[in-house]
Amino acid sequence: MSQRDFVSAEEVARRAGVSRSAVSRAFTPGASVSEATRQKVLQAAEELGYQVNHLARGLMRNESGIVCLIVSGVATPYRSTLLRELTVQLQLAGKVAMLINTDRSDGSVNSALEQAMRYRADASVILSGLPDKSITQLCLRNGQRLVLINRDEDQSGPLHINVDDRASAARVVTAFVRAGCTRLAFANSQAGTPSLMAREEGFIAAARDYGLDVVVERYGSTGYEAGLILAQRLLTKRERPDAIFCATDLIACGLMDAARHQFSLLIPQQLCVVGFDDIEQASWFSYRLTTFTQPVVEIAREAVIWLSQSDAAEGRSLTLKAELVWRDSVRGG
Amino acid sequence: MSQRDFVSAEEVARRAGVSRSAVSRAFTPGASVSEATRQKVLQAAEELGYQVNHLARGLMRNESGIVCLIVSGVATPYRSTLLRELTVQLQLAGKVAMLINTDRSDGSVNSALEQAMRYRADASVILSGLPDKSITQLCLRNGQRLVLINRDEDQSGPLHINVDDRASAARVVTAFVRAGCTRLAFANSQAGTPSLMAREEGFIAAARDYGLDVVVERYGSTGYEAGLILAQRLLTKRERPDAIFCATDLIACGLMDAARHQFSLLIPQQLCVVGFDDIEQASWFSYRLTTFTQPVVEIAREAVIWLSQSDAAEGRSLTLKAELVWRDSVRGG
DNA sequence: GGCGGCGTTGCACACGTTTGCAAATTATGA
DNA sequence: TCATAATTTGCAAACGTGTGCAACGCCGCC
Repeated sequence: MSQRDFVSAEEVARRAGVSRSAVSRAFTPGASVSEATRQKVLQAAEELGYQVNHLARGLMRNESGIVCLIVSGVATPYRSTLLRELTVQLQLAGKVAMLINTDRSDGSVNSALEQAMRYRADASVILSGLPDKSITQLCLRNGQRLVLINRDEDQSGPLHINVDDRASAARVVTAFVRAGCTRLAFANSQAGTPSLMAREEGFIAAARDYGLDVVVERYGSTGYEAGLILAQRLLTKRERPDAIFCATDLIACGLMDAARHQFSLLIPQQLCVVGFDDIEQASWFSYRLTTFTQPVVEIAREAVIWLSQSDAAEGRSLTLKAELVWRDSVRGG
Repeated sequence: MSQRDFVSAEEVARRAGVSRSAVSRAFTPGASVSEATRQKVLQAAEELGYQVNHLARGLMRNESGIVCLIVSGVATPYRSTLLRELTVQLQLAGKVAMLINTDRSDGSVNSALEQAMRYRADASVILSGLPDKSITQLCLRNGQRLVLINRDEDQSGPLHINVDDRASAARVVTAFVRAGCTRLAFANSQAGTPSLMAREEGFIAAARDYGLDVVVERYGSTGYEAGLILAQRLLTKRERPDAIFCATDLIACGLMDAARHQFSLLIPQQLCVVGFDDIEQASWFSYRLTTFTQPVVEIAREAVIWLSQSDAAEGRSLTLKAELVWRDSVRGG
């Protein structure tokens, strides 16, 4: 029978011949305890297999060391790399990550935040969806830090981390123009995420500066299958585009595959393609996609730094630069 | 200043005009409380934004509701889908997932388990590495349930979930033989994981039954780049293989890309390839890889069922079947 | 020797829950 | 209407830890 019988500080104290407070202090960095007793305690703890109960510690200190990561599309290349980077940085900072998956329903980001509050998470990082303003306020009022990555900006209080989508989109236009393309298109998903829309709008605006129109097509999610469908729609138009900016690398992969295998087009000779995110597959030989690399490590670093500083940090907005990485899906370069 | 001032059951009780116990019972399913007071409490809680403190609850109940997922290669397609499925199932079972990344050092699975114990996790699921026997014993002694997925079998006590690698490998041999292939090869990584080795050994053994030899090459990790190198090594041999079983879909993708773009080989006409895992990319038009789909939802389901049953379950071993999915990288089929 | 200062130590309370137990309230039955 | 059973309620004791406060021992210094 697994009676869940953990050894407590009490028992360690008995074995080491000291008081329970001494045990607590031995495990608290910077506490007032002599080196001699500290060693006695540590040895007794080792022998008994004692581990500080972080539930009780969190209860007392009013700080659990837990950070909630609220994310959908966990199995997606970009999201999973961001997830990896965040967990690494968190562990380096002595925090521990609680993962909440919001794939199922869409209102679930609210219940996810409530779950985070129940475990008295010190902070939450939101990689998907958008919480109600009321919930956000509740979190902030309770002293929960909030980080929103690539989300809407209308909330004040949390830290917003974004990427300069508009500027990036403008660079794509000049690249396409320099390659001699004239019939521009944008392949977007229907998700309508702020960053996706910013890429679309920035692309259209920059094209207008060159006197060029943009054909926009939107379909489905941000995945590979959406790319297949979008290719179908864009490449059967009377005026077939010769340059397509895809809102996402996954869309770009699907679109390239359809362009080659169903429309027998050569890339980049007959069609230039640019994506966004620089997922691992973008560098594979079958794609060699020109795209923008998301600054995932900087994002993670900034997030962790902000949420682990002790004084109350005011909510601010941070925009990082996405680096353009040239490969073979655009002529010239 | 964010004073972390959460509202407690005390305040809810005052507002609802009941005792603290009543509040507690109102949030405990099956507790003895009248519907009238329950409603009063729930309304007061709603108005104040009260959330049960799971740290304190876990402390009392001696069961935190936390399950630790100890995993490396989080950003990898197969691992991230397994991760997604596990979090979904856990949330459905009312548990919450704590994610511990062991990408960095290799002894870190031990410290990961210690971290899990500090938070009094009800159970840990290990997707990577292998803990010391002493640590495992410590966990079990403390009543922590342990699930090992695709890991070694030498530990008794935990639940082991595996896939029938040997049987699957045998099916690959018959598929290759049926396609008329005679020069078989196995492309493995140097990781030496039990499941990878089982595939290799099963493949060799089954080939021997047909009187065929197998050329084995091992290199690096289980990723795409390893596939590139392995192709280099295998396809430059005097007797070039005409059928390669790759330990992993990622390896297969790399190998296919190298075979096509560097060696100008046609797949499956000149080279048959089979992978393992059925990652999303395996179904992309550029690969259309014949492979085995890991039963991720069953794995996750079995894991969660086992670790959430209340009576002490004896450690057992479970082997699930990997389904063969035919695509276009093998002739015939 | 007395005294102030400093580094350690233990006592006891607090944190926010759950839950056994007994008291109190309500329902049931003759 | 009263006795008794059934349900609901509050009190208080836990759970395992951190930490303020006072006590203690030790050292050096006037």
